[in-house]
Amino acid sequence: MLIATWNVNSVRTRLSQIINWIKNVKPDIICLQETKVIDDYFPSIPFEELGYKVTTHGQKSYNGVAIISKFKIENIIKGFPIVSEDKNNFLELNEQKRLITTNINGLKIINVYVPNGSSIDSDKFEYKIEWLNHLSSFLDEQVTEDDLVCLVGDFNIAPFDIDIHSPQKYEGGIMASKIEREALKNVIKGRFIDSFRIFEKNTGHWSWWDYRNNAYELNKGWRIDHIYISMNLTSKLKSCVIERSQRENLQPSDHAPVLINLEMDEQNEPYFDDDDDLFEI
DNA sequence: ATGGCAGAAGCATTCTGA
Repeated sequence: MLIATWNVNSVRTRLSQIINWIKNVKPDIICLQETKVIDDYFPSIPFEELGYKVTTHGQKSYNGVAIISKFKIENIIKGFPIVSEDKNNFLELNEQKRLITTNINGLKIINVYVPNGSSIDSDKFEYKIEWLNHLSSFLDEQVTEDDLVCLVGDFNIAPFDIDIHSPQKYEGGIMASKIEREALKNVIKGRFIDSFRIFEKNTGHWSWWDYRNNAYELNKGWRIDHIYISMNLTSKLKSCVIERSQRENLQPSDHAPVLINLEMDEQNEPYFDDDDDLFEI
């Protein structure tokens, strides 16, 4: 079972690249970030024509996440569920569309687009940390020990110095600060493992290259897109690769897709049903 | 210290991203 995450930086601008990649790789589940489009305008038809189901949680111009799946998408939760004693916080954290949680083929698939945070002395940085802390609480509530979980997306954090091309240059800065890494660690909290690091221990592997300063050509990248899996899935994990060839497309996204292969014991046939359970906020 | 590049909105230029 192939599961992918890709920050596409506008699903409409990148549509033909995404469709071509899906035709070649044939992932079972694709989690997209930065779709930059409201749900009514999401281009679902090209995906449906390839036999996929689509669920979206988008907004105008910014952010936006979507899950594309060969299998039935169940128990869809868009954003953070309401916590009554924390209503203001809830409203603020759900204004930006950055989270979809679903059950697909026996797996809990959680697709996140973590805020960038701008710079560590900004209000946006506080929002980023608050968002991550809320994600951690959300996982405490939603995930049990027996759940088979994939937490995927653009985390806008390089977990370790080996995930940055010039760690000394960016030390303590945005996407590399101790505060962000601790907040991420609190999300992971020993319950998940970074798929990529099971297979690759060395530096030099990036998922994002800045559009500016010829960063891709100079291979000055960061590894900020991650697929975390619950411990109970590790024996099923066969591979994790960054599909960096997609960064060489004409007018590419600044991110490359990340892809894992999970060998599931009893894989269901792709199955569609319009009667999905939907808990929409 | 600033801007580089790209996308959306919308029509000149600003906002945001990372």
